[in-house]
Amino acid sequence: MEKYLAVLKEHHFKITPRRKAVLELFLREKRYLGPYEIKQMLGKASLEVGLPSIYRILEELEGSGILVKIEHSSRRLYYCLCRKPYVSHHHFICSKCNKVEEVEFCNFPEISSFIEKKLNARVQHHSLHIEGLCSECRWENSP
Amino acid sequence: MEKYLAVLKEHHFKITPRRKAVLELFLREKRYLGPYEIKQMLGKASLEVGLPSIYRILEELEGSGILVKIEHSSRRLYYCLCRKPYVSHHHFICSKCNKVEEVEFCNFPEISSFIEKKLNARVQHHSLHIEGLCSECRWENSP
DNA sequence: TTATAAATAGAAATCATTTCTATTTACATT
DNA sequence: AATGTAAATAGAAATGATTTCTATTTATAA
Repeated sequence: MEKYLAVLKEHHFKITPRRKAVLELFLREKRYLGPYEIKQMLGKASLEVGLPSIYRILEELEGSGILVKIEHSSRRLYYCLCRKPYVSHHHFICSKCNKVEEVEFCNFPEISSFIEKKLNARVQHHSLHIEGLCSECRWENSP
Repeated sequence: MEKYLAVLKEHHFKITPRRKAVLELFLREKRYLGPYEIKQMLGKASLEVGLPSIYRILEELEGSGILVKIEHSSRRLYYCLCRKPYVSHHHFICSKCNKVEEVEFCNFPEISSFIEKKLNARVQHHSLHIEGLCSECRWENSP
């Protein structure tokens, strides 16, 4: 927690109860969360936070490298905690329980140099979405 | 064109002027297109098509493997023609001119087996978004 | 303690996308 | 070529996630 608060300070954000509460939520939950879901969870803990605030806080936390935005097929916004910032890696998403796990492996340079040679292009960004069933869910029967 | 019409027939879709017009548009343009943009382009060619129809046609063409949905950071819907269906590959998107090019290379099995071993998970889907400047745009000065 | 820039709530707006329904059309079968 | 029918379509309206706006409150540096 302290680590993430320090990151926020570095980015000149004030440490407010809402930001802390959102951070705590992500530290507790291993799965990705959406704005409205977050509002409800905070509400249960008696902290009313307006949706616009939540959207803004999520953006700020993402901009600080603390959260990662999930490109979900439903096209709604989701975020998850990034436990290894500054290290090139990807995230594996369980399509059943929404758990997100770090994948400390990235073979992107290979495909990147292929593109630069073959298409004579300049690669700037990439994002990989990997989905499946996590170690727990893969053995469960369908709902 | 005939090739794509045959695919539509296989999927039991009727060959209508709207579907043909949308297909023609994508055959002519090498870049990704959005629903409203498509409506305007068809309108200029004196074919008025309702937006709901365009959304539906795009979905149908995607479902038939003719178009590919682009996961754009703006979170709006975009589609581009997939010139190599049935072959595992990716698409490179030029962030300046929106051109989409096929990348006949996929090293996903490597990262996939890494995940299956390390996380003991079952990988189901993946999608890779690769963005940069194409061979033409990389030499141009910023707008 | 105070000043002030940042953070927030809540209402309202935005706008891409979807739904609904009446009408039209492609095309298989005569 | 004519016809019947399911599929396709337009247009209006609804939806709903996300964003904007503004007045108020708050964290924190001085």
